[in-house]
Amino acid sequence: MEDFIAVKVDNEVIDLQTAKEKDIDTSNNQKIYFDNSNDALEIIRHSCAHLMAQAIKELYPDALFFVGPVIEDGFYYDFRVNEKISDKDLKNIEKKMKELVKKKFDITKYTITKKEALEKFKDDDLKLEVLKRIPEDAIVGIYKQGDFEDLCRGPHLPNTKYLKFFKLTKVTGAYLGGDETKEMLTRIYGTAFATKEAIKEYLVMIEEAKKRDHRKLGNDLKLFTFDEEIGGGLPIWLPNGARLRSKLEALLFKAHRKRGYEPVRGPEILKSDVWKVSGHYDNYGENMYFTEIDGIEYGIKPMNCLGHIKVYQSDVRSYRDLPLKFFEYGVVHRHEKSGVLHGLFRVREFTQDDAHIFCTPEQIKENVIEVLSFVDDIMKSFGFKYEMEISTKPTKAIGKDEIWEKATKGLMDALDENGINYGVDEGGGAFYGPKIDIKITDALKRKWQCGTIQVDFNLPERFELEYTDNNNEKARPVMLHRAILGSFERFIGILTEHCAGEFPFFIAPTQVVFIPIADTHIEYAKELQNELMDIDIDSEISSKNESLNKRVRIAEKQKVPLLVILGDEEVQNKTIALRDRTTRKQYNITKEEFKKILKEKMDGVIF
RNA sequence: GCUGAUAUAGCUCAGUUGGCUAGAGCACUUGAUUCGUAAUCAAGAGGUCGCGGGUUCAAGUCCCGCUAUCAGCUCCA
Repeated sequence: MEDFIAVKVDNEVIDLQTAKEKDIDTSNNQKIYFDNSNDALEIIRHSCAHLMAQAIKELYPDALFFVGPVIEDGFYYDFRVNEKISDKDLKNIEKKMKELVKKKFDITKYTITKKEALEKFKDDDLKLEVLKRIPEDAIVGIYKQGDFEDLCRGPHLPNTKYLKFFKLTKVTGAYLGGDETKEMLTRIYGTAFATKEAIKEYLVMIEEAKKRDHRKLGNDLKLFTFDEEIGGGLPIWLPNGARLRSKLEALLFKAHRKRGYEPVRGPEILKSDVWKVSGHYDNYGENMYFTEIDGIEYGIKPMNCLGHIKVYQSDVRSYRDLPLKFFEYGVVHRHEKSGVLHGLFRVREFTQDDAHIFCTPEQIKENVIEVLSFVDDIMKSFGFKYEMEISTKPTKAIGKDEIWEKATKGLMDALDENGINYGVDEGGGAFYGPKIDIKITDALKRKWQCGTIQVDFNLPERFELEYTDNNNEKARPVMLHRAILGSFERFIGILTEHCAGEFPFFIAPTQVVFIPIADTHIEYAKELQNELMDIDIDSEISSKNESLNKRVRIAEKQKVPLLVILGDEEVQNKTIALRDRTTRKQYNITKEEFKKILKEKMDGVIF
């Protein structure tokens, strides 16, 4: 295993075949060894993709191949084949791959001109498709192992014998070149590692992620459900989930009030004419649901902006009033394609923690900063790390370029002046304005887009919003659209996976379970339950005719943070026996001490 | 929406190449048990096999359509 499989020259990975071809002396350069480093894995996986293609070609001689790149934690290959390939066939392909590995093919390389390549692959329309993306005067590489050869820029391993630890993970369809209008090819995903331990660890990690899947936990913990008769993408919140959600709503409501936001509420359906004024009808109409009342078309809101605009217009506004901050837990409906629905992550009805800040152009920066600090407070409370990304003007957009530039600059300045790092997503903005997205990272290091801040000069223009400035003249306000959690559905889904269903105490659906040892202790449990209700703590009494052990087990499996066992001793002394799930400790304390602990836990969370 | 797959009790899953009254564990109900920190014992009830159509002497099992779900692709203001 001391073998080196490539070298690095000027930060570029050069495989041994290419080094030979270009006459590069490998001894003087940084070596890449056969291990689980990123550079090595990239080579291993790339060669594994070719090995898979070779196996597929032997099993399905009519197969034609498109591209087979390395991705985040593995590789895939897109190809066309006449037969249908299903999960069951993966084992067979893997078997063939192992057979090929045993033959220890040298992986060799030669180069030809693009013109020669066009001739060579003239009967292979998929390879011609690949060649289309390569410049006219290019020299292309062909890698060969046994009888199999493939157009490829590398880098590759020197020999197939290295490929011992791989697994094909799934077979799916994928559009040619990622283009929805083109044909669908077959795609097989796989992964490969340098060592047995590494691939084992990877597979364990996949299992771990499955255990945390919010769809599974949502079912186990009875948080939410879906129903075929109700329809896809329409979540049904069960008591446990609704308890959790209402706690989150209450905390966040207070947090908004403390920051000067006013609660408002707009209607669920609005006449289509108003969606035409806003531009939603033209730019977003295909994702909206419509209905009709007395021959007039209404659109079910996919966003809450218009209601808030009408709140703004309900009175005469002065510069002295600005900024005005209106917030609403706005229920919105969006027609998501059937294939994208996914638990609580992608649904057709959801509730945004939405707000619109109406301010003067000069106030943009300070308000953006204020929102960012709001976001920071919330995300810290849940232990989420996050990063920012600015999305610029999309192809489908309303408004003039200079307005877009001004708005984008406003966002960037706000971040720059506060020393906040951010990425840029060109063309990823909303049709009415650029945005900052907040992407949070969960316990499994997966990234999720939640909150967003958007600067909008367009809707105030279209709705002719005004305020009176300090010269007693009419001026146009700017609208900031913002959400912090994004939606309660999505955020709760992410949070569920982040904490593996062990919710922080302050929002746990059931925070305390009382277990009276015998029937004679139930009364004391009820007394305590009532007292906890007064300090907004949800508790349950587990008094079913089951053994103590069983009831402890049930409560633990429901991931309830605190268990309280009550017996003769506790009733007599007005104490409680506490079992803390997070610290795994048990101790006896007085009733008052218990309530003090609970209060501290609740007071410790201030958004 | 597209490609492929799946749908059996509240949940997790068995159910041979089509062949009697469709099974299990957990949950649920009833009875016994009244227990000091992760499963007490026994009995009972519960299913138009996702929905609609077809093939067949016979369909949970085969075929078609629809709905929903899963893995991806495309999309996500």
